[in-house]
Amino acid sequence: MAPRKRVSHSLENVVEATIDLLDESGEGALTFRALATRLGGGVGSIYWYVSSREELLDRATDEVMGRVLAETDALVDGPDPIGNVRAVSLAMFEEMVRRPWLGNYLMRNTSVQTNSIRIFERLGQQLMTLDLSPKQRFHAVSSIISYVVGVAVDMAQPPPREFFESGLEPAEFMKAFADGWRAFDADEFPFIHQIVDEFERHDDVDVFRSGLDMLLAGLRQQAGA
Amino acid sequence: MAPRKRVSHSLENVVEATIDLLDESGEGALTFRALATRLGGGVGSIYWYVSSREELLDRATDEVMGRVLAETDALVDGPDPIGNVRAVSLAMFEEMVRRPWLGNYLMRNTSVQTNSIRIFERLGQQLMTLDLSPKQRFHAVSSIISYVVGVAVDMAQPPPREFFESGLEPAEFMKAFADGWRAFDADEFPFIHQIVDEFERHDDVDVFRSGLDMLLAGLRQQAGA
DNA sequence: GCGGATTATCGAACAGTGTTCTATTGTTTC
DNA sequence: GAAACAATAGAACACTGTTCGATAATCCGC
Repeated sequence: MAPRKRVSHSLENVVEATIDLLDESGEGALTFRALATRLGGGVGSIYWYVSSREELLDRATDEVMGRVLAETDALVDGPDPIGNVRAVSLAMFEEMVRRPWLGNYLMRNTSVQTNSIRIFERLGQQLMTLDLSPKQRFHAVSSIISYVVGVAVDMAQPPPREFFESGLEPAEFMKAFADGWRAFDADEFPFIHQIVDEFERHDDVDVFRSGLDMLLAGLRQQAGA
Repeated sequence: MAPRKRVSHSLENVVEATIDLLDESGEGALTFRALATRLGGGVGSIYWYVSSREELLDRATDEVMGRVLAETDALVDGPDPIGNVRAVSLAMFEEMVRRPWLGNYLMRNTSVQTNSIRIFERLGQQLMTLDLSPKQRFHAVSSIISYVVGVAVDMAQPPPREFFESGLEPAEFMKAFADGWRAFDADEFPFIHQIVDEFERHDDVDVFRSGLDMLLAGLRQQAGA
């Protein structure tokens, strides 16, 4: 059999390679040329399966959200609906910590991203047993998702270039950064001084969980439970 | 006097023109060439004042945040600290609705963006009279800011291209979009069906305010007030 | 088996981007 | 006035997403 002169792709292949590229080297590394090289083919071929870079990212996002959906299937049967919402939110957030590129493209093009709607539905269903108006439910789910995605996007931001230039360990750089805060005038920035120690040793997930619990406490209160 | 053959710039000019360009045509329109044209000069000159596009956006963001800071000066003297936090958050959010480009670059490079730290400080000071640990305060302020920015970024996303292609009025397009949701299977998507009417006529600021109040209710509860 | 139509692959070419570089102009300083 | 310096200007570079036409592989009716 003569060796193939051409590679053969598929939408699954392309999306898979896209996700791998994003996972390994971040969003900046996702170029059509890099993707083509990884697939062993030419640049133009990708456009057969996908009509733009944006669609590429949408499809990758939707695929990952599908997996999140599958993984959170079991988290939704607990007795406390708000607890279930909390569990799903945490799982979502953790996925976005693992994949810093994810947050930026979530909740974008809902016509392609079917699985985002399913997450929305899943969270909303939990609130259907609570004593809330449809409007309150809609607001609550929207806010929770915005919070989850917002914090994840915030925290996914790559460290400033000064970090790479310094060659410091993360903890050392954090210390240096906190010291910069400590150098602020104590009278003008009393709050900064009060929390700078917490800031220096904080864990992103803790902060996220803390805010999520505030949000859910407010929701619980609203539901009169 | 012979006419000048060259334009004369300044950092203030450059940042000003940057903000104007961003306000008028969004982030995509901010190119060095467009900016140079607007300033009436050459591309290279901009690099005399600024070392990258990122710094340009940082400076523009910081400038706008300075104005927000000034405008919220009077919002912070009310008797209820959490009410004050609410007022400042709302003002921030409204600024980000006016300037959809703002959110994406907020809380990025804090070494340049001095005014972002000042906002952080301002919100934090309000919590200093409440019965909370420094860690709780730090978490609370971080979460609130993440929420504000997160929701703003979500809502600042430009409408899908289908909107422009359709030529519909915003309300009409919203109706068409909602109808898409209504077409989903009612058994599989009960929540979607329950809130689709709210979704169709919802106001972004209402949703934001609702979530903010949930968050602040949780905070109030945490402070034992 | 054959031939035409369809599907898919490929890479050169295009327009646009941020950034670098060097020549040039204007201004200051002595 | 002349040398030193501060600013301006735009051509050139490397890189990007996207378009396009040429080509290869496959399929389908005969």
